Amino acid sequence: MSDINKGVPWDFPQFHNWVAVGRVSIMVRKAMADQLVGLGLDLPAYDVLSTVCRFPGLTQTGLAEKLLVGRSNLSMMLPDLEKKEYVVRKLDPKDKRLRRLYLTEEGEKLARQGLAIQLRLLEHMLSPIDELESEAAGQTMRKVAKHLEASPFQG
Amino acid sequence: MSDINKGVPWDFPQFHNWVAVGRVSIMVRKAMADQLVGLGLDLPAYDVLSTVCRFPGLTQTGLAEKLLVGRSNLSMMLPDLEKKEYVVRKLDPKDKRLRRLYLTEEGEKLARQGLAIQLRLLEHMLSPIDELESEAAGQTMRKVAKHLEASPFQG
DNA sequence: TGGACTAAGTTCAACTTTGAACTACAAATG
DNA sequence: CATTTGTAGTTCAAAGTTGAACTTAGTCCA
Repeated sequence: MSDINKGVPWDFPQFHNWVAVGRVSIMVRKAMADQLVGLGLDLPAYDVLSTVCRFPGLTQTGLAEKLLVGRSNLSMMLPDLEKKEYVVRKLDPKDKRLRRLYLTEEGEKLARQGLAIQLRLLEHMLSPIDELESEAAGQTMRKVAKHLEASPFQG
Repeated sequence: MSDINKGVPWDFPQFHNWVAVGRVSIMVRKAMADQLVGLGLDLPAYDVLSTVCRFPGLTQTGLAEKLLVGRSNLSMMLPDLEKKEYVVRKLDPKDKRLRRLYLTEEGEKLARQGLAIQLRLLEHMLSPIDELESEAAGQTMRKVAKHLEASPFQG
C-alpha cells in the first residue's frame, strides 16, 4: 500500500466488508430486475406486489416505510398498478384517511411468480455458501438493522 | 403462519436473510447521505470522490463499473465536479479515448472528510457486532459477489 | 362543541438516472 | 494500409424519484 493511502478507510477490514455488502445488494437488484422483464414488471412494481402479497391490507404509508421509499412515489405508482388491475385500494371504513392495499387475483399470480424467481435467484447466489454461514450473515444483518433503527447515526 | 402463505418465500430463512441485507444497505446509504450534507456533497458525488481517491487515474468507464452506474450518468456528473474543481480529467496520452480521473487538492480534502464520516458510521453501525462476526459476514458477501460476477443468474 | 394539532394521501416542479444513438479513436484482419 | 470491428465518452429525450406544499380526515383537550 502506498504512503498516500495511510490512515484511509481501506486500511480497515470493516470497510471492505461493507463495500461487499453494498455491491452484492446492487448486483442482486439488477439481476432480479432482468428476470422480471419476463413478467412485464419492473423492480419497484414487484416490490409493491410482493410486499402487499405478504402484508395484505397494508396502508400506503406502511408500504412506503417497508420499502424505504417516499409516500409520493407510491401515490404516483399505485394508480397505474390499479389500472392494470394488479392491486386494489379500499378505503378503511374506520379511518377514511387510510387506503388499504390488496392484490387482485392477477396481482397475486404475478407476485407469486416473482417470488418464485426471487427464490431461485437466492438459491443461485447462495450456492457457494453453506446454510450455517448464510444464516450467520443474515443474523448479523438483522442485528445491524435493528441497531440502526433503534439508534440512528448522529454524526 | 396462515394457510395462504404456505410455500411462499417467507417460509425460507434465506429470504429473511436477504431482505435484511437489502434493508441495511438502503439504511446505511440514507444515513451516509444525511451526513454528507454538511460537506455540501450528495451520495453520488461522494461515491465518485471516494472511488477516485482510492484509484487515481481511473477511467470513466472503469469508475462506472466500480459504482455500478451507467457511463452516461458520469458524463453528466463529472463536468459539474470539474467545474467545482474537485476533479480533473486528463486525456491519456497513449489512448486519446481515455479520460483519466484525478482529485484536486480540494477534492482530496473532501474525499478524506467523507471517508472519515463513513468510517465513523461503520463503527457505529457495527458496534453491536464483534469483529470476528463482522469479518465473517464480509467474507460471505465477497464470496457471493464473486460468484455472481463469475456466473450471473440466467433464469 | 370547537380549535389546534397530527397523520394519510396527493400534486407538482425539480432533479436523477437511464438507454439508445452518435462521434472519435484504437485494434485486428485481410 | 484499408476496412472492419470494438471501445471510451457524450448527447438527448424519456422515465423515475423526491421533497415541499396542500387537502382531507381523525385526535386531543379545554
